[in-house]
Amino acid sequence: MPELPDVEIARRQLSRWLRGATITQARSTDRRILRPGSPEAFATALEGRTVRDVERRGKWLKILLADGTRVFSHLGMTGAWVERPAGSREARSEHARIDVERRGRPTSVRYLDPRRFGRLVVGAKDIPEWLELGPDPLVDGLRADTLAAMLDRSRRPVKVALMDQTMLAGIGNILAIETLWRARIDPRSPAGALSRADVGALVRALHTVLRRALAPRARQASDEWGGAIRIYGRRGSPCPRCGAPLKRILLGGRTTTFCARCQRLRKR
DNA sequence: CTCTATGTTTAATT
DNA sequence: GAATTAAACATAGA
Repeated sequence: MPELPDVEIARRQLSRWLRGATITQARSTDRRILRPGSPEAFATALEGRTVRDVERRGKWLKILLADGTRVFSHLGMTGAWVERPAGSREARSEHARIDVERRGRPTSVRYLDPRRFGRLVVGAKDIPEWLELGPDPLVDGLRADTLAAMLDRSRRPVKVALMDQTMLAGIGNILAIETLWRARIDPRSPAGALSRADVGALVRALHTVLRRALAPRARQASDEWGGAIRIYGRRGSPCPRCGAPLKRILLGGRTTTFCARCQRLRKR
């Protein structure tokens, strides 16, 4: 589920459910999810408070309460926020519950996460993980010269650099794979070897993937990201652009799909 | 049974 | 210091 587009959708939903609502009861007991934190601190920090806003940077969500308290949520690999009728029974993989009342109507917002790689952090100020994020392509915007300045100083493979959250926030494995495919750049190319035109193509490709992944029509389909995913997970299938069989390699410990024919390797 | 997975952190190694 | 690699976390699905 969760890369930038998924987390952005989660933010919009949380905002709809929580903005302006008052928290009547909050529960979370899992010490893996609450990292750092405690069930007691979670409940006391939230209960009775009003939700002012829900923000996102990269793959992190920030629920801002009226008194300045922040609830940070990272979805890990399998985390998801859902709305349930007030009083619904607890699901098996449910690890947090925020019961609220909004315009007199009660509802319940639940955090589900079977693998429990996700996190919830409550605090009075922003956490380092949030502060250390690089620019978010949607929140902060992204220009080719900004990205070029960051990539220029690195010799790592461009895909690894793109996925570095302190360099650019929100790019996960799928986004990196799809963006590089659209920009026709071999993911192994050293980041610093890209030309200015390459970086321009990368920025345009990234925005294209993001726009398509967030298109309302794409979101209505059961298929996540709509038609934005063209080559991820399709090793062996013909490249949708040139027909050559898609290759799979390991880069930075992550499986990487790419087309060895039309994604050219940059060298310096 | 085996293999793989949209993420991050840590340790060990080059 | 920079960069790479492997492993760990925990569970579900193919």
